[in-house]
Amino acid sequence: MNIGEVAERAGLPPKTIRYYEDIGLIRPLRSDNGYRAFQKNDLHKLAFLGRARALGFSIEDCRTLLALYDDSTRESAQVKQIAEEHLHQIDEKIAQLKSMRNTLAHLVEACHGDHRPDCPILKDLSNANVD
Amino acid sequence: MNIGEVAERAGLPPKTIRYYEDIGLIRPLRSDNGYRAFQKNDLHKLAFLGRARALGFSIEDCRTLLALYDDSTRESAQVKQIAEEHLHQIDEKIAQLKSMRNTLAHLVEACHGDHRPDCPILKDLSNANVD
DNA sequence: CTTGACCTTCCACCTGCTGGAAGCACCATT
DNA sequence: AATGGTGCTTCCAGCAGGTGGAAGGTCAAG
Repeated sequence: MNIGEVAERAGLPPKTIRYYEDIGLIRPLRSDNGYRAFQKNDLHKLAFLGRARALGFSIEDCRTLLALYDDSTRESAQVKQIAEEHLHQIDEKIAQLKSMRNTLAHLVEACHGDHRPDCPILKDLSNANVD
Repeated sequence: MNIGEVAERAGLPPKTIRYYEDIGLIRPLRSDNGYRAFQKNDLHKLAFLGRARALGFSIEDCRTLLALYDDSTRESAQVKQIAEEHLHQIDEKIAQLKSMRNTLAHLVEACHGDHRPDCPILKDLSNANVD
């Protein structure tokens, strides 16, 4: 398989696939013409990467997960730990965004949003304790 | 005021302040010795930027907000629109993270996390429709 | 035999900073 | 006046995780 077909099937842009090779996540063979010659295994790994990235795992997490995926003697505890840590990070991120959202929603509500210059949003933003 | 004091009072690292000058968000005067000479107004703008960034506004949004902040003839509707769009983006981000969280939480729950290699997390990640 | 789609590499750019090196400026001691 | 320590300056590089584009080789169809 050439990169175009693999990209199509894995649902990743060719550029991203080349990048993943660059950083050593995959190591596709090469044909005589210099084209990357992807095997089924590469395709599976790329799809795996696509799913893991869609779940927000970092590239380094993906690297580890892929190594575990390849290792038939792995312990599921290792995988679970990575996933749990990531879950925790997602929770933190959600909490942070919710807090932003709250503040911002109040400000938006308080702003009439008309032709007048008076604006509680700007007022709040400039009201930092700085003097 | 020198950059150190301003950094302290605005709650931003000196590096960040130099960067903000670099990209044209602020234009502090210079003393004869070449040091940046911050006025009260610069300090207020930096604090404003700090608050806006903490609410997740992009640098480009901040640029626009700062221009509106400076413009006494602004219409609050302009500010409100930016804030509403940003709010919307936050909501989307939260929804996306919640969806990730859901999927991941199910997977983590399903994984025994012991010394055996059998792992529903890896299984799910590799189960993309690819053939 | 040419056209167009596909592939290759390489380099730059994106966001929003952050770290570090090399070199002045300033202030307080000695 | 010299010295030492801190603070300031600029510039260059790098982080994540790609994306865009240029310059050029390859392949299959007409």
